[in-house]
Amino acid sequence: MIYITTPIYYPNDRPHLGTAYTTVVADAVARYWRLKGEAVYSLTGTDEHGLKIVRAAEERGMDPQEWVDQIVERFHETWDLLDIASDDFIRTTEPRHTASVQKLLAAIHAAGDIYEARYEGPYCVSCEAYYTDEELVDGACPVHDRPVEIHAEDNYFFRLSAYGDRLLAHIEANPGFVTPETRRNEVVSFIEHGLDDISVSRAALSWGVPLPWDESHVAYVWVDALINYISAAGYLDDEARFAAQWPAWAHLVGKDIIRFHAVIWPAMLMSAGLPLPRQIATHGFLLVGGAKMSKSSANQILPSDLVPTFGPDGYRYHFLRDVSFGPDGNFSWEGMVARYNADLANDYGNLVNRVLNLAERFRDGEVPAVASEAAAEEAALRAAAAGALEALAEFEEFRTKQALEGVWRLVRAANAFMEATEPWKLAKDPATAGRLDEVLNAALESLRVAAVLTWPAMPRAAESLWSRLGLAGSPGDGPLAETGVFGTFPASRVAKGDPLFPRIETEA
RNA sequence: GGCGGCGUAGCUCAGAGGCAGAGCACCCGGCUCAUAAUCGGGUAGUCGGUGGUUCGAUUCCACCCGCCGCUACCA
Repeated sequence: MIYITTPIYYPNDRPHLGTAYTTVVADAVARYWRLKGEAVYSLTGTDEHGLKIVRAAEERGMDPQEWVDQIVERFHETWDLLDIASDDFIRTTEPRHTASVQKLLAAIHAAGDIYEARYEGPYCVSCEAYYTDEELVDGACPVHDRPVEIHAEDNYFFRLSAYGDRLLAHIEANPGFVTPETRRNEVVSFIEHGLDDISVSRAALSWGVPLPWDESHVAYVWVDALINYISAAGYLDDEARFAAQWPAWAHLVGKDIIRFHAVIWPAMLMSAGLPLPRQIATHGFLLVGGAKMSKSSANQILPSDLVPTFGPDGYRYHFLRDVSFGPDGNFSWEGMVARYNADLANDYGNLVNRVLNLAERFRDGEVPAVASEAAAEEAALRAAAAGALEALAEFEEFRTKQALEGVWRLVRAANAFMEATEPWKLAKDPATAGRLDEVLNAALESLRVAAVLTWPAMPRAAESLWSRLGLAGSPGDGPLAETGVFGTFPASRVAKGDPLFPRIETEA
């Protein structure tokens, strides 16, 4: 089974472009696998414990559960807006998760990897949080600019230090475990510098999962959060499903949370005797005007700012086509408009429009299922379709840009096919009626294949095109190895409809 | 400081030891079914700098310049 996850997001804010990026990529890749006919389980969710949640709830005079119940709706709304079709949405406050956390921590405890010790360090009373010496500004809290106190509390620690060699061995034996390579280098370097044990509990906090062996402590939020990946896979009480679903095919994460996923999480799994995820796939940040987008700065953009103009498909296409998964990417309104108009309005949408228009005008929407095996023009189209189908496999490596570039080879070839065969001229001469049927059939067939191949990236537009083509079912039904192959367009009744991607006019 | 990465056409980027690539933008031409669309052709780069290895380097190595990431508990 292809089990693919996004991080679970911390619901202290609405999802912005960065969180949406991870989720869109995960959804497109999951759809790709479904299209291929694979069993897929895609997961996203929210991370609802921790001090910040308690704080945010207090500010609003709510209890934490009430607050997260409310804000989690923002996430559902956003994912609905972007046509994210996750199989599951996990919340860390759900019983299926909290019990799973206790089960895993009990296993680690039983393995002898937990011990109690005193944690001591600079502590800001206002923040209710510890800092490291490096974080302090002139010995004061960086947030409140107030003197810190040396505080100590008894915590439970996890023997992370015992797993350095095994982690390095695993990374060496599985070069694709952390991608891209530059991130793997960082992880290796970090481990080689030596791992310290980490505290996995908090005694002062009650908003969390109680430790099974000492209910006066709750699990540290990060430890709590990571376990979601197995909670959703049936770790707690569904052995058959867990065996089929775990280990995950890929955890998609932003570069800021690699360490948790590539070091701490695997070590926890090793301790509990569970297999490790196949891959930690790391992406960069989206930069706006060259600067990182953050919650605090004014450059934050939300999906809901863009979808009214570009639609869910224009949104998804832009980020999948223009952002490389590994490195940081840039976002600009101008770039997004340019990409939309060039690829979606001009190349793809206009192709759909011109072909369906010809079919309606000259054949009343009913083109016979006749194809030419001999014509050179069709041979070129067929070759382009085969290349596009092949390129779609780039989704398996998260190379969404390359996958879509490949699909556009078919779109361009179909436009060129129209120029080469000139069906509007064939229609003027009754003697070429047979050739017109063949040409229109091939043109429609190229649209059918394009609908299939664009479905992972743009499901809504693909399904709309599918119904205009008079086809039953969905372009996502697959299997790709059959539906993605260029053949003869079946007899059906096609209807032109409104432009699929209306051009966005920029104001001068 | 240590480790790692990046710097390629006006823009966004791909590439790889052997005559520099794509898309966009721009210019010229064709077509008119189509969303001022599309098709064909073209202009355009001392591949950050300097040295070195090599028959040959943009690609490998060294150093330099510029930018960036990591160097532990922010979920």
